[in-house]
Amino acid sequence: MEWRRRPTMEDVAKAAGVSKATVSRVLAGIESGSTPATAERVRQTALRLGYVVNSIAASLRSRQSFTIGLLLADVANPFFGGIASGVESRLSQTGYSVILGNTGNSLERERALVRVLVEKQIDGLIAATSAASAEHFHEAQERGVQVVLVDSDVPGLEADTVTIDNRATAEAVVGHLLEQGHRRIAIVTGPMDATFDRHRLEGYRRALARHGIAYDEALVLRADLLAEGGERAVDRLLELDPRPTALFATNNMMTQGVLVGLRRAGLRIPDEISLVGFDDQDWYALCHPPLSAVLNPAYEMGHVAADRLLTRLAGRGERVEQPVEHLVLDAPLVLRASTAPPPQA
Amino acid sequence: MEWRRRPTMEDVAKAAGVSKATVSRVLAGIESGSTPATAERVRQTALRLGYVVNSIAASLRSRQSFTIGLLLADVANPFFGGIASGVESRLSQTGYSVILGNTGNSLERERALVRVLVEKQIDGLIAATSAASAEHFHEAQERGVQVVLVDSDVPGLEADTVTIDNRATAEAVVGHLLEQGHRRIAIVTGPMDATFDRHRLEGYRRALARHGIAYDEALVLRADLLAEGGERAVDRLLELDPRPTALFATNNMMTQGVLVGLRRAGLRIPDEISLVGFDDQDWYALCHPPLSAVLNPAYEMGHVAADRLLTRLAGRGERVEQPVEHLVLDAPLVLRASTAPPPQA
DNA sequence: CCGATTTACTAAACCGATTTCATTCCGGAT
DNA sequence: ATCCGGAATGAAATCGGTTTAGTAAATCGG
Repeated sequence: MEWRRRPTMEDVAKAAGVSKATVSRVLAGIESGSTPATAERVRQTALRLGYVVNSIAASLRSRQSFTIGLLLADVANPFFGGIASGVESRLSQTGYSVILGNTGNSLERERALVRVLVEKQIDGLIAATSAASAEHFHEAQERGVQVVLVDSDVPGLEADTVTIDNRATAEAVVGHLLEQGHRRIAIVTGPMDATFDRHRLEGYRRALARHGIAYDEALVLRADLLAEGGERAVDRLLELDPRPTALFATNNMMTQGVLVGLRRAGLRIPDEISLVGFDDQDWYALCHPPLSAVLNPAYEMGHVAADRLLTRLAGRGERVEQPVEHLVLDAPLVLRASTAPPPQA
Repeated sequence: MEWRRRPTMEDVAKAAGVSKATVSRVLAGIESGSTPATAERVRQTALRLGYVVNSIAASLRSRQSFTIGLLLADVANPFFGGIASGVESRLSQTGYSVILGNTGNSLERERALVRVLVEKQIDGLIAATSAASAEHFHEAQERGVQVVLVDSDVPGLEADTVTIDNRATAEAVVGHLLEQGHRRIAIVTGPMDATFDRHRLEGYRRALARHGIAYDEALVLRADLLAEGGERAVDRLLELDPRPTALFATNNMMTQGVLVGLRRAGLRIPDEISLVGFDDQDWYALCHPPLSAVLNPAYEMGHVAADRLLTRLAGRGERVEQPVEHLVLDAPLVLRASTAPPPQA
C-alpha cells in the first residue's frame, strides 16, 4: 500500500508521547491542563505530521457542528446575494460555516432543505424566504436549532427577526407620490405569502387613507416577485382606464420587469408615468431616467441576523431563555429622477 | 427532566424489535437484507418516534459527508450568485449540501476557508475565485477532496475546469469594434492574477494583431475587478491623447463602474465612445443606450461544474483514475446599442 | 432428503474526536 | 515528616451511526 493514511489525533498523541486527551486540550486552545512545554511539543508534532482535525468526529462528540444553515429564496438575485454576503462575513469571522439552501420560493423544497439541515446537525438557521408556513421551522427549533428570520416574518413562529419597517417604508413611497400630485397610483405586489409583501401593501393603503383617497382594488397588480411578473403587470396596467399616473414596484425583480414592460409599451418615465422601485441596486442610477427606489439593506440585514444568531448560540445553556428580538433596520427612499407630477390630462 | 432526548437509531431498533444494523439498512434504502414486512415495521416506528438520522455520525463512519465546498470571490456579485445557483440546484438534487465560502479576492481568506472545509470533510470543492496559488487546492486534493474550478484555471493544478473561451471571446469583442472602424481601443482589466483576466487581454491583443494594429500598453487600464476600479479607469482614459474611441470592460462590476465614470464625464455612448461590457446582466438592456456585452453563462457553468464533480465522486474507488477534463462553454456576444463607428475627428 | 447456498438478521468493532474521572506529581502548609 | 490542594495527565467512556463477521434458518438442486 503506497497510500498513507491521514494522521489522526491518536498518531499525534503517540508521536508526541502524550495521550489523545492532552492533544485535544492543546489543540482546542485550552490553557489549563498542560505545561507550556507540552503544549508546544504537541503543536509541533501536529504540524510535523500534517495533522488536520476531523471536525465531523469533533462535532459528533461535542454536539456542536459550528455550522448554520442559510435558506434563501434565490441566490442569483443580488438582494439575497447581499444577505448571504452579510451572513457569511459575520459568521466566518467566528469559525462558523454556512450551508446554503436555495428554495426558489417552493415550500416543498424549503421543507426538504430544512430536514437535511437538521440531519446535518446545524447549530442555527437563518432564513430569507417567503415561506408562509411555520411548521418546518418549528420542527427545527424542537431539535435544538436556533432560528433567525430575515426580511420576512413567519406568523406563529417564535423566532428572532431582522427586517425593515415595510409598512412605513411603503407609506413613505406612496406619500411621496401623493405629494407630487398623483391620485391614481398602482402597486405591483407579490403573491402575498410573505409578510414583507403584505406589509408593503398595507403601507400603500395607509398612505392613501391618510390622504383621503379611496383604495381601488384594480390598482393592485398581483405578480410573482419575478421580472416576468413585473412585465406582465405593466400589460394589465395599460388596460386600466383612466391609466394610473404612478407605479410602485415592490421588489427588485419586479422593478426590473416593470422597466422592461414600460419600455416596450413606449411609456416615458416620468413624463407619462412615475415609477418607484424597491431593493435599490447600483444600476438603478444608470437607467434612463435614474430610478428612485427604496434601499433595502440586504448586507446589513444578513450581518445583523448572523450577529443575533451568534449571541443566541453563545447564550445557550443559560438558566433563563432569551426572549425573541425583532430588529428593524432603516430603509431609506433614495430619490433620483423617475418621479414627477402627473401629466396634465 | 421534562426534556426528552431525541431518539437515536438504537431507540428505533429497540422499539421495532430489531438491531441497529437492520434499522440502518432499511433507512438507507438497501433492498436486500430485510423482509418487506420488517422494513415496513422499521419505517413505521422511525416515523412514530419522530426519528431523524444524525448525518454527522453517519459521515464519521462512512467517510462521506455528502457535502461540498463552494468558494466564491463575491456572493453579492450576481455573476457569482448565478454560479452558486447553478451549483446548488444540481447538487441538492442528489442530496448533497453546499458550504459557502466568500473569499473577497483575498488569498489568505481563501486558504483559511479551504482549511476549514477540509476539516469539515467535504467530498468535493468547487471554486470560482481568482486565486493565483495552487498549493491550498493541492493540499485539499491530497486529503481526498475532488476539486473543480469554475471561470478560471489555476496553473500547476491538476483539476477539472469549467470555463468559457476567454481568448476567443475577447477577440470577438475587439474584432467587432475593429470592424466598426475603431483603431484606438482601450481595455479595462483586473489585476491579472486569474487566467480569465489574462486570457481576455490576450484575446484583445490577438484581435489587434490580426488587424495589424500595434499594441499600446497605455490602452490597457488595469483595475481591481470592482466598480470603483472601473470608474477610476475612466479617469485615466480621459487623460489619454488621442482619446480612445472604444472601450472594453472585462467584467460586470468594472462595466458598471465604467458606465458611472462615463456618465460623470459626460461622454455620450456610442456617439463619443463605444463600449462593450462583460458578464451580461438583464439590466444592461435597460441602460441608456442598451449596452452590448459578453454573456457569461454563470448558472450553466455552476451547473456543469456540479455535474462534473458528481460524476467524479461517483467514480471514486474505480481502478483507473479519471483524467481531468476542461469543459468550455459558449459565451455569445450580445449586441445592443452601445457601439457605433468612431466619431469623425 | 441432504449438503450447499442464500437470506435475514445480530453482535460487536469501528470511525476520530471530546469529555469524564481517576491518578500522579508537586510544592507548600502544618 | 506528613498531609493537602491543585495542576498535569491519561485511560476509558462516549457520541450515533455504518460496516464486518458470523449465525441460524430458509431455500435449492439433484
